[in-house]
Amino acid sequence: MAPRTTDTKQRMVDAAADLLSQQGTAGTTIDAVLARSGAPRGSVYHHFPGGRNQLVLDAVQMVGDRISRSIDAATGKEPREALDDFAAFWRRMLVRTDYRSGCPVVALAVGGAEQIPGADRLVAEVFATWQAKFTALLTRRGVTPKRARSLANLVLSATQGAVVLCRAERSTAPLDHVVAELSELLAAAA
Amino acid sequence: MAPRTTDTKQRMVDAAADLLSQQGTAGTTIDAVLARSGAPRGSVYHHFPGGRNQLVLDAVQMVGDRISRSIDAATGKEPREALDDFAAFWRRMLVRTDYRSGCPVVALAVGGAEQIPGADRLVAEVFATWQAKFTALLTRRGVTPKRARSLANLVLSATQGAVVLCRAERSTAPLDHVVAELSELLAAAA
DNA sequence: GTCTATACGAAGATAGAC
DNA sequence: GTCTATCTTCGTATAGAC
Repeated sequence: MAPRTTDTKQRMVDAAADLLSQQGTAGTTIDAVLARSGAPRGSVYHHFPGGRNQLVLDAVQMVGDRISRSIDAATGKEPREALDDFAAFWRRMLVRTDYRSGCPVVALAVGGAEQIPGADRLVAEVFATWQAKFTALLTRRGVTPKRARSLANLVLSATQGAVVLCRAERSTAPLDHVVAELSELLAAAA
Repeated sequence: MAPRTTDTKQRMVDAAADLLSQQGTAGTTIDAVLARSGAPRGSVYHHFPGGRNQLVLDAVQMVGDRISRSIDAATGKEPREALDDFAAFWRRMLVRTDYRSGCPVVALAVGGAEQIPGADRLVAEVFATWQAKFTALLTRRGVTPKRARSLANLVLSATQGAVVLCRAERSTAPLDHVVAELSELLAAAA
């Protein structure tokens, strides 16, 4: 029988990811994670010997993996379907939180990464993985590697930038329009 | 004769902008601003009655205005020249700081805006102004308003997202490639 | 306009009981 | 595995002298 510990730990990581998305690294305090997850204070250094830093890194890693699996699920399909899924993930998050959330990886990258050992490496790794998976989808459809990399870079840049704009504008319009533009580009390239 | 105050105040705003770009909102502490600007501690609440919050908002406003003037300077020229200038501004910042800086408006948007009254409004205003100016450049070249807005939105989203990726990757490649892709799109549209 | 000193609160981390 | 108490550090803000 699965120990309750696993649930508690997972709830804490989930809470950290939410906080990171919503309030950035600085807002992802231990107290806030406890309040949101309902986990007991005594669990912090039990499940996360690395303390708050580990909590933050684990949360980013989890979201990174989740998105990676989502892109993998589009293997064999049209690249634009992967783009749609990717955008849909962020659109749902934006709407669900009334435009108060964004990408936790971006949040860590632009705020506080230098304070957390290993954060730069993790952020770079997650972005590189996402981009590599998009690139692979494109080369599978006959796009040259060079062009595929450039397009994947554009897809990642534009969607992530759009999520920031959506938040500011309190609307999904920036993301919707970006996806429309990118879809045409992807269709033309493949 | 201009009082020395003006210099001190400007240096403090500059320092705040640098800190925001580099360490995000949380890292933009009063102590850090003082250390970086060399301003005397007694000046803080003299020049900024609103304290740290005002310092942060003033810094974002200043960068917003600077970029706005840069886009205005391209009036009458090709839209891609405005894009080049825009990208060059961020590229210089990235290289000058060894990829430790990014857009301070993005930094405020994704980290800590909810803690600072008026921050959301200012962020939305700055982004909207930038996008409106790009849109105007495009309509001036005969692009339909609807298409111009979509392209301006893509330009803004992609460049801002690319700056984040540049930082993570410690390279200007993401921004360079995005600019190349966008340049073609702008040329084709105009 | 600028200085020092200080009040106040928030947050990370640890110790030691249960 | 979980709890409480506490240490320490840091950051904002204010008071009052110069």
